[in-house]
Amino acid sequence: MSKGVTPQSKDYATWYTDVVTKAELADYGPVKGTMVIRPYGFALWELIKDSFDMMIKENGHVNAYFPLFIPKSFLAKEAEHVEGFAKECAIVTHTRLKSDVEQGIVVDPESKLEEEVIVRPTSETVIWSMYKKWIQSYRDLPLLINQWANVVRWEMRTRLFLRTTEFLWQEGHTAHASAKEAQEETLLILELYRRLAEEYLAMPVYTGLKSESEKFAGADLTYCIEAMMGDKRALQAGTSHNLGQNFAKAFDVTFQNQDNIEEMVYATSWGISTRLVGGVIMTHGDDKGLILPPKIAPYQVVIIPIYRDKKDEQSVKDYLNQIIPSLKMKGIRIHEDWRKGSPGFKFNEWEMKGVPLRLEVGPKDIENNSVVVARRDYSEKEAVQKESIVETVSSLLDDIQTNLFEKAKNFRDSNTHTVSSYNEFKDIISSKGGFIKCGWDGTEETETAIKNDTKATIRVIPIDEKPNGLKCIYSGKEAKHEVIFAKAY
RNA sequence: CGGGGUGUGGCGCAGUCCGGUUAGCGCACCUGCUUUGGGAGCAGGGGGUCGGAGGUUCGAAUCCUCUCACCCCGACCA
Repeated sequence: MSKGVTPQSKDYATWYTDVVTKAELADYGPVKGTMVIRPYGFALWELIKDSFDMMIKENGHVNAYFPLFIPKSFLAKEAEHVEGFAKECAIVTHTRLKSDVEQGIVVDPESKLEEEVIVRPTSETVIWSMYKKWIQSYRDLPLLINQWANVVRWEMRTRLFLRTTEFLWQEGHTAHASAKEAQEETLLILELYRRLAEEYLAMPVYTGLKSESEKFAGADLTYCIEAMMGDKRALQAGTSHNLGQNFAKAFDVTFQNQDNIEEMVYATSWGISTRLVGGVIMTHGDDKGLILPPKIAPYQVVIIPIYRDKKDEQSVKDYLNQIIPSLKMKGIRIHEDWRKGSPGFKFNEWEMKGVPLRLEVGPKDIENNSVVVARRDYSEKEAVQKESIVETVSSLLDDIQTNLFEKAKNFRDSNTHTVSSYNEFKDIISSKGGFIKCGWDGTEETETAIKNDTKATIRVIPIDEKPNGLKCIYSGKEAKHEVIFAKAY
């Protein structure tokens, strides 16, 4: 691993890719736009995944798995849906290769499929084709199924974690007997997303509704959590859709209610993806690399032993054996770095990888009956008495978790502006950047005009919006909504 | 799809204009010794045929033609 990363101030985009690759989170795959998630990055994703998996299971959801391949015809059943995804689908047209004298290996034209198959960009269609079979009565509802899967969207421009051709996510697909219930489910999930982001990833988010033009293709309403990254751009970090009866209609999914009357089923779908990893990186990272919130850090504590010779090495080992078991007992994820190499090198490397706490243990500490503790969010080191190490470590981890959230929230809040004129709006967007909270007249024309002018889009209509008395920042008309504008990833 | 650029050990690059010993440097890697509290030092070592094909030439990383791949900007998408 070569030294350092490009400073954020010099080039934020390069900083980001430097961190991803140098912290060994991910690497580029051989096919353009694909990503290999390396063990350290995958461990991070798994912790995020497990945290959310636990939350939805507590709320009565179950996991299942649906196929990667979807009949091409399915996508066309919901008009808006096909419109939204048609341009980025990978299509399987043949099933065989054969060897060729000149070109080595070629597609066997004989193997052309009668009905081509698409690789899922999202699974609404397959899932609803199955729900048709599974739902007859109100007694079959609600159906609360989630799947952890990969999906493929053939993007033109990709970035590690933030937008890749193939990515990992969870997609929840629920079916309900009433519109009210579907809406409640949509909002419940939105709240779980908010909690995941804020309490686990320490990433503050605005929650709310997407505008008509930004909503999911096929949804009645799309709710989202929206976060601010270190360069003050917005990242859509999760979406929860109320699909109304759109997919029930498309796939003819009906049920008999308690009055023996046949009705269309109400649906929701919702997803978060490996994009969240990118969000964590850009919310907390600094010029030394990654900074991970303790709750999702693969290693919460890294231990760097320091010694000169075999004798020192053994005494450090013995000393650590008096400390580590009690930390592990507390459920703290610890890694000891006994590799050859200088301590200084290891300090930098684990800082790059964002480990929240580092313990340094050498002869001096043994002599003083202490351990040196360094936290990643501040450049502070202090010696802690051996007896109080468990207590100190767990309270520091809590403190780091809280501090990262507070720091990110302060950053976001101090970069969220209210403006009184469109000139001021344009000025902020083009110079210092950030979020702008303002009135919007609710028309697509205004939204598009602002986008063409400034590249900023409506990120979210906050759930707690206060549009009363506001004027549209662009048209000057009575505001229909209070919204947040920003340039987005 | 339009504009620009780059292909030389694992990574980053020099050499290309103006053809000429054995293709070089930094990092990484391997071995040994000394080191180890903020990216250790020394010594030795392994690895490339210069994206690919064709051509010019006594001689090509270098010149010419074709071709492939990738990157950046834009368009598209979020």
